[in-house]
Amino acid sequence: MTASTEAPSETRIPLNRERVLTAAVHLADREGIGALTMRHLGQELGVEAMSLYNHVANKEDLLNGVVEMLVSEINERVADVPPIVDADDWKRAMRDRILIARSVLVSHSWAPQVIESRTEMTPMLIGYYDALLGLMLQGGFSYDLAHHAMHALGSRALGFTQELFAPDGEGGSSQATGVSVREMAIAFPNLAGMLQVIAHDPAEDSLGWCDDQTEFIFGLDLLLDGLDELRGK
Amino acid sequence: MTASTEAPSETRIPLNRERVLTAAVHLADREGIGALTMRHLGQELGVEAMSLYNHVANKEDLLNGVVEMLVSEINERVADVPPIVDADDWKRAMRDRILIARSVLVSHSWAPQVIESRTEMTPMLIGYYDALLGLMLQGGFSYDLAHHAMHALGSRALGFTQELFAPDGEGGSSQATGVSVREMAIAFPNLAGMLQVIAHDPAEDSLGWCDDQTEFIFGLDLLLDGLDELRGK
DNA sequence: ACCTGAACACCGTTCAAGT
DNA sequence: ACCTGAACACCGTTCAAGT
Repeated sequence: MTASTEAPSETRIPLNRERVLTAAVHLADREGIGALTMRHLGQELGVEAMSLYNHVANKEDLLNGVVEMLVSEINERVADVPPIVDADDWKRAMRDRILIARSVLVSHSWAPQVIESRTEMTPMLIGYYDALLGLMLQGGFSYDLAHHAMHALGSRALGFTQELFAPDGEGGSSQATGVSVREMAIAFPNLAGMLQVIAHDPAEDSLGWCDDQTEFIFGLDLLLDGLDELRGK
Repeated sequence: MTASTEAPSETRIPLNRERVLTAAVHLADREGIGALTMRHLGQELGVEAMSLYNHVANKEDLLNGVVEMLVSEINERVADVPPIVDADDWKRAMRDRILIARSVLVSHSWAPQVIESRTEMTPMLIGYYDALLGLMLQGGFSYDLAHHAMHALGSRALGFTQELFAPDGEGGSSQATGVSVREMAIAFPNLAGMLQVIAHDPAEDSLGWCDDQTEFIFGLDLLLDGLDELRGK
């Protein structure tokens, strides 16, 4: 009975949860999170959409799995960060870990919105936060301060901030809002002034005049430095 | 010809953009953002879904309008904040404005995710940020520092932070992840320890052990204090 | 145990038609 | 100028049926 089906057994790899999840990540990377539908994902795997339900409870579970996949990679890479040598070293270790997390997420531009739409904690995520908390406790934080610190960092602890009005940010194409440059200078004098000064100095950063990485690190250091101060109290 | 239709002219208020937008806000408030569909909203207004397209370009435009509505209310309320008396007063004024913005958004729990999903700036929003920028300039910030500050604050400048894994937060119902308390204490020792210490002290805050308002203000002051420090440099 | 195909109850949006 | 009704191209998900 096996003989009859042996010939066309080509690359007929059986589907499983991991294959579904990695295909989902690649699909979202390639065509955006909007293209990640059950039907489209099934097609990607050469299978009907309904087959996916054998490996994933529903779409929510699919997205949870996808996040778990990314955070799992973060946790692997973060394991290489040198441990703390003394209490004062907490900030260095925390900064390193967070920037590693960022480097993993940065190639999945859809990840922030998917992560923020999750409603339940997953083991990998708990593990990531537990390690950060451990660093702060070694750094001499009280439980209470460490708890506040986690909330203050928010998604920054995972390496991202949701930029408000992302692409052309605060001003670039003023016609998006139907406001002329002259009208804008009158209605929004402070922004207009800032644009004039900052936009004319493109030497500072290689990217546009809002370098996401630079801004992320500025905000991160502002928070970590502030926490380092409080830690001593 | 008017006579025949005069009798049943009851409360036949003609639809317009503003009525559509306020109905959308109320619908989202009452039944959640998921219930805000064109069909449902039309029904709410006693009209077919397709009629809405006479007052709103599409759903994206509807959501932009809804955000504009909320920010417009913020801008009105924020006008009452006393102006700056001297440069050192910038932080007080900024804090006051941001907490007013928060007080407006707090009754629309769906607002953060809708705002963060916007891709283009709207006039009301630009106006809000322009005013904040003005405060910082009066406070002696360089354009460059003020620009960094805006990015560092991010959505906090509008009065909200997207809490990661919102409802039962970091631990409450540990069975959501299928992990027993004992297993959790082993796998996540730091979080387990924190939960034991903090959860047993419910006197501090009236709400659960994560008071959103307290945490928001902690993070906000951390950032504002740090910026105040840099301002002097 | 895994996959299929048809179906259901939804979406946003178009288009031609009404008044 | 505004509204309607049918239709189109999608969603996630169910269910009975196949192998």
